[in-house]
This record gives sequence, C-alpha cells and structure tokens, in this order.
Amino acid sequence: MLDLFTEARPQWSPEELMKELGYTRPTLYRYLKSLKDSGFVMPTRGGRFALGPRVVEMDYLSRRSDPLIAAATPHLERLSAAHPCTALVVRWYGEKMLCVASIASVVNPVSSYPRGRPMAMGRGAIARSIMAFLPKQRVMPLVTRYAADLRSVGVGDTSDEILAALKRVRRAGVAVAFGEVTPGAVGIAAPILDAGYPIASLCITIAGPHAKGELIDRISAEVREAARRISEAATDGTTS
Amino acid sequence: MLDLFTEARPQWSPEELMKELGYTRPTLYRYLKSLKDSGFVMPTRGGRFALGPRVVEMDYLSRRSDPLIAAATPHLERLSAAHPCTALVVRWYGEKMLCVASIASVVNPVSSYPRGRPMAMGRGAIARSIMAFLPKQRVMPLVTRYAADLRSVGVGDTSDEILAALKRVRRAGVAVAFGEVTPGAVGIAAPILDAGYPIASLCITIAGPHAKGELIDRISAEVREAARRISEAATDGTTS
DNA sequence: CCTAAAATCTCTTATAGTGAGATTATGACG
DNA sequence: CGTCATAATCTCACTATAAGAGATTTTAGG
Repeated sequence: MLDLFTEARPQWSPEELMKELGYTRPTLYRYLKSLKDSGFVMPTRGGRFALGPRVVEMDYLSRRSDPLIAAATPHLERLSAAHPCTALVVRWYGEKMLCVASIASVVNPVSSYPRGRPMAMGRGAIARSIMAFLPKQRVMPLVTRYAADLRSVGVGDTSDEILAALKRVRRAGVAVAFGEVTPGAVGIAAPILDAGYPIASLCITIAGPHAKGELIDRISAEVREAARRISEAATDGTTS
Repeated sequence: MLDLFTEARPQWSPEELMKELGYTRPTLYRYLKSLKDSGFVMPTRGGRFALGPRVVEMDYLSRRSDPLIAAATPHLERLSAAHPCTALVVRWYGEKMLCVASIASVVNPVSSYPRGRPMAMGRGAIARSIMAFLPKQRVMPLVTRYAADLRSVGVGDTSDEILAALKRVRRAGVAVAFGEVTPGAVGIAAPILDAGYPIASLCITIAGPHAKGELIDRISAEVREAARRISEAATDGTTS
C-alpha cells in the first residue's frame, strides 16, 4: 500500500485505495488503521491519506546514524565552498541510487539534488563512477539493462566499448559527464569504496560555463581525493 | 521490528533481533528478507542491518508533496535572513511533534532542529502555541499528562493556572519561552491553523543575548503574521 | 435533529504463518 | 582448492490469523 504514495500521487482516499488494491471496505480500513496507528500514514484534508510522521522520523534516524554522511559532510562543505556548484553523495543500494546528502553553494543550482532523490543508473558521472568499480559479474547485468541509455549518451555502442569506457574511468578514478542528466551541467564523480566495493559516489555538479578544461582536471583531483578520504573514514568509523 | 532502530541503536544483527523479538531463526530471516526486499532495511558492515533506502525515498516523497512545507519555506527564508536565528516549522500529529522544515542563519545555532527531530510536548514555545489553540477536550489530557513539565518551567502549578496561561497565549497569538528547551535560547512560536485547528507551529529560536524586550515584540509580530499567511496558503493550496 | 456517508463489528470461511529439524550457501582460513 | 563454522534457507505438520458479506455504529454536514 505504501508504494502507492508517489510524487505524482501523494494522497489517496480510502475509496481510491480500495479500487486500486482490490480490497473490500473492512479489509482496507483495517490496513489503513494499522498504518495510521504505526504512523506510516496520516489523514489529510478532504478525507484522504498521505505518508505520515513515522517516515519523517525514520529518515532522521537513518541520516543521523549513517557513518557515510558523517564522514562526507565536511568534504561537501569544503568542495561547495571552493566552487560554485552542488556537492553531493549518492548511495548505491545494489538496484537503485539515491542522493543521501547535498550542499549547494549557488542559489539556483543548475541541478537540484535533495536527499532522497532517485538517480538514473544509465547516465551521468555518478552512475559511471559506481559501475566502473563493480565486479564483472555485477556490472554485466547493468550494462545489458542500460545499454540503450549508455549508447544514447555516447559511452559506447557495444558491451565491449562500454566496458572499455568503464575501464578508463576506473583507471582515472573519476567520471566526467557533460549534460547527460541536466543540459548545461557538468558532473564529476568518484566512487566511495568499502573494501574495494563501491557503496556510494561523491559528485560535484557545476554549470557548464564555469567548468572548462584545466578546471575540470583540478576539480577531478579534488573529488577523487575527497572520495578516497571518505572511503577511509566511513569504513574505519564503522569498524571501531 | 522497525521500531528497534533508534538513535541509540541504529544497527542490529540477526542474532540480536532474534533475541529482542523472540522469533526463531527461520521466522526472523523471513521478516528480514521481506524488509530488505521492500527496502526498509539494508545490510551494513559486520553482518548487521540498518534502516534502508525506502525510508530515505519515502521521506523525500513526503517532503516534496507537503503543502505546508511549500507554503512555509519562503517565510523561513525571510525570517532567518532577517535575524541571526533558526526558523522552523513543527508539525503536530495528535500525539507527537516533529520538525518538518528548518533554516538556520547562524553557523553554529544555539539550537539545532533538523527535519525529523522529535520535540517535547511539555515545554517550549512551540508546544504551548499548539496547546493554546486545541479544543478544551483535546488539551485537557495533554495538560494532565505534562503537568510536571509545565510546572517545572513555570507555566503554572494547577490546571487552572496552566489553562489561564494558555488563554493568554491564545489571546497574544504567540508563545515566548526563555531557555525552556535549550539554556540560553529564546523561542517564539505561533500556531499554523487549519479551520481554526492547530496542525503545526512556526518558530524562531534565537540566542538570548540577541533577543531583548522590544526585539522580542517585533519578532513575535513577524512570526504571528507569517504563521497566519502560512495557514492561509497551506489550506488554500490543498483545496484547489 | 436528520440523513448520508464513513468507519467498524460479527462471524463463517479461507488463508497464511511459526518453528523444529534438516539442508544449503557462504566466507574465512590454511 | 578443500575444509569447517556460521549464515541463511527449506520443508511441512501444526497453529494462528485474516478476508469479506452483511449488519451496525459513528461521524459530519445541512
């Protein structure tokens, strides 16, 4: 039932939920009461329901306890102060990627990445920086699944070409993408690793006019170094 | 099971969960798999589990679709720009209060209120601004339940005294609290109403040295007016 | 106060879950 | 690569809980 609450449709009436889920009235009300009592949904105006306070609370708990966020925040602050950009960390959950922390140093950033925003796997520097470090058997299914996207943004036309491109990213330790997600924006991302396995990516996204040749090299080096330090800190912190 | 993930204990191993919940291994693993598949929990280092991406995603959905946040954000920006403070909106969920939006204009605010942080009901300007506008039959149980807190912060020693103090808040349209939640901090809060019923509170919390007599009056007027406008905008928006 | 709609209750019938014990999968170590 | 200990899953008999039709109660609006 909770999956029905989306960006496109954040509120549902009991009648609508009954129809959509195929339950009778007593059953639907029993589920609704259960979700209400636990705080996952709450009534809103007009007799409808929306996601409730428990969701807000749980995200707070998640955010407060994530060692990755603790380790990354100083770097996000530093990078966003040094460049007119948005600095963000995106976690890789094995099947999806979500932004978990972001700081913007420009008022109306060319790209907006609040926490919780999903990211597309087939395009952009973030996705590529993660794919480049996945083991062969984990990356092959993703390459196959997102082949069309990868082709359309010019990564490569065949699996071999795509894997060669990923190998170059792996060697460089950083991925750079021009306008793949947001027209006019440059994305520069490096993976955050846990024992060599990518769990997240640190990215700077900056408006095209600000980012040229030598500056991209400089930012790339800063992002790669910051990602390396976050990798160390986030995994050390958990171990101790 | 999800209630076990707290600020004090954000990670649990399957063995610990088995003991705490009293389930056998197959049952515990079946629940764990179900929560993993739906994204509510995720594995972390050392074979333990923490709250997962679904939580982060759902909070994003909640935040994006909340008309109260859309209506309040410009006011939070304006108020925090005008004073060296933290401006925040706290939602009242009938049994608990959570901060849902906050903007700080000082680097190390005397009080920190990120989204999702729970608030105490028995003390502070926010709680009082909400209680003052609740119908008699809703506020009486709260007055009884939090009598000790209300006494300890000087609101009143008896129910009658407490109700009289709440009546004054209601007449003023704003509650002011000195150091009740955070020593040295002044809180100034006004309720956000939906058809006369309080659903949230707009608050400014500011360091004591910055907040004296005439300035408190001025800020009070600004907060009251902003809360009134948010009340209008948030309920109009939902209706249309 | 009345009425329509929202919400809950009762109880028969249907469906799903728990856990003991067995088995398989995985990871660490030599 | 093989071994071993632990993590994780499977099977199935027994137990527990849920769904929904129809009735009833509660709530909200006029």
